[in-house]
This record gives sequence, C-alpha cells and structure tokens, in this order.
Amino acid sequence: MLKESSKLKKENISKLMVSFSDPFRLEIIDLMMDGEVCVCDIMKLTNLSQSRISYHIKILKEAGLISDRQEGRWVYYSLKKEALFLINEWITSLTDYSSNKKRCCE
Amino acid sequence: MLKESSKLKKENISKLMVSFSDPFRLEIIDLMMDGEVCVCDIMKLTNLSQSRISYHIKILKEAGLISDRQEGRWVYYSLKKEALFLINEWITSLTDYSSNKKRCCE
DNA sequence: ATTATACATCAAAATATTTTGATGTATCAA
DNA sequence: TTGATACATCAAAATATTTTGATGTATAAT
Repeated sequence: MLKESSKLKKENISKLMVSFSDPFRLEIIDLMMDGEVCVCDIMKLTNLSQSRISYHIKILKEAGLISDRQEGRWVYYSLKKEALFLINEWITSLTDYSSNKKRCCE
Repeated sequence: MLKESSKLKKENISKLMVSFSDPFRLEIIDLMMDGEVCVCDIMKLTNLSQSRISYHIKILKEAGLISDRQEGRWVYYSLKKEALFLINEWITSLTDYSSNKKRCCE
C-alpha cells in the first residue's frame, strides 16, 4: 500500500498532485523546466495576468514543488529537485505494484 | 520541455493528476494497489457513501487511470498498468530535466 | 413476479478553487 | 524623494468540484 512504500504523507502527495492538476500550472512548470524564471518571464511567455501567476506560484510553493531566490526586484522560481525526486519515487511505487499483483483470472 | 518529452498531452496529464489530487481518491487508489475492488469493498474499507464512491470512481475512469470488469451485479475496478506507466514516464521526464539544468550560480 | 443487492446517475446544496481588479510593499533609477 | 518596476496580497465575483439524498437500472435470488 502507498502508506508503507512512500516517504510522502498522503496530504503532501495530494498537495503536490494539485500542483499538476491545473493546465496553467503545468504551463508554468513547463517553463521552469528550462531553468529559473521570474513572474515577468511567465507573463511574457504565457499571457496570464500578474496576480494570476502569483496565485499559481503560491500553490506550487506551498506544495513544496518550487523554490524562490530573490535578486533585487526580481524573484526567480525553480523546480525543487528533491520534490521531483520524491514524486518520482511515489509514482514508481505505484507502478511497481502492478508487477506484483495479478488480475483474478490471469 | 514537457511537450516534447512526453507521450501524454497536457490535457491528459492534468486529468490524471486531478485523480491524485483528492485525498479520498488517493484512498481508493490505495485500495486498488492490493488488487481489484468493487464499490462495496470500498464502502466497507472506507466509510464513504456509495454515490460518493461512484462519483470518484467516475473521475478516475474518465482520467483513464482505472479499468472495470463486470461480474454479475458487481463491478470490479483496478488500476491500469499502462496509465501508471505513462505517468511514471512523464514524471521521470520532469525529474530528468533537473540533471541537465544548472542553477544560474552553480 | 417480487424483492434485494450493486451500482450509476441526477439535481440541488455545500464547498473549494480560480480569476479579477485594486491596493500594498520593496527595490531601484533618475 | 519621486516615480517606476516587480511582485505579493486581498476581497469580491466567477467558476468548478464535491457531497448528499433520491431515483433509476441491471442482475440475481426467492
């Protein structure tokens, strides 16, 4: 069962998954795959409003998926490798189950 | 970028991720890791109402995460290996990026 | 045929999330 | 010190999701 096989608590898992559940957040995450971005970058590359982006960024941050680094007036956001790693591990534990379990009729 | 590296479309990704974004659905998924379950099993093992379970099952089904098999009055649900595999692949592509990308100051 | 079981579906209510536009704060440049 | 930029935060409105209780459908047992 998930409880046993994952280092993440169910609550954290759902928060992380919520991050991925919105198309606009996926866009933002997508941009972060190319490295650090600031809100202004995201504004240029998508056409979401500033406060809308800040809102989504907040969700991502509270899920522990991204980190921020301030440089003057800019705040740069990037994906946290550690979080990605934990998610990957969790998903893998889900996938692995399927090699152990058989269907009733197989 | 995700677009390039994944076989899943962004729309499908978010639907799959929505599946994982609700704690009750995670419970249900958790139960399915032990093999096929029917709604009545889920009712016994959690204490969600029948229609509530059916609702969540529907979300999971529409996301393509589970399959069903009817046997008399019972419908057995189970995780789709293929879907798990695709998610795993997508998450891995996310994680892999981090080995290629450097922070600005590293 | 009748009744019970297993589940789906529906509409309404409850609740949660998202968007918008306005305002606030910090940094910087002139 | 004034004005501009980058972003956060807020409250209200818009929208979406979830829950509930009722009803519907199919299967099966009596």
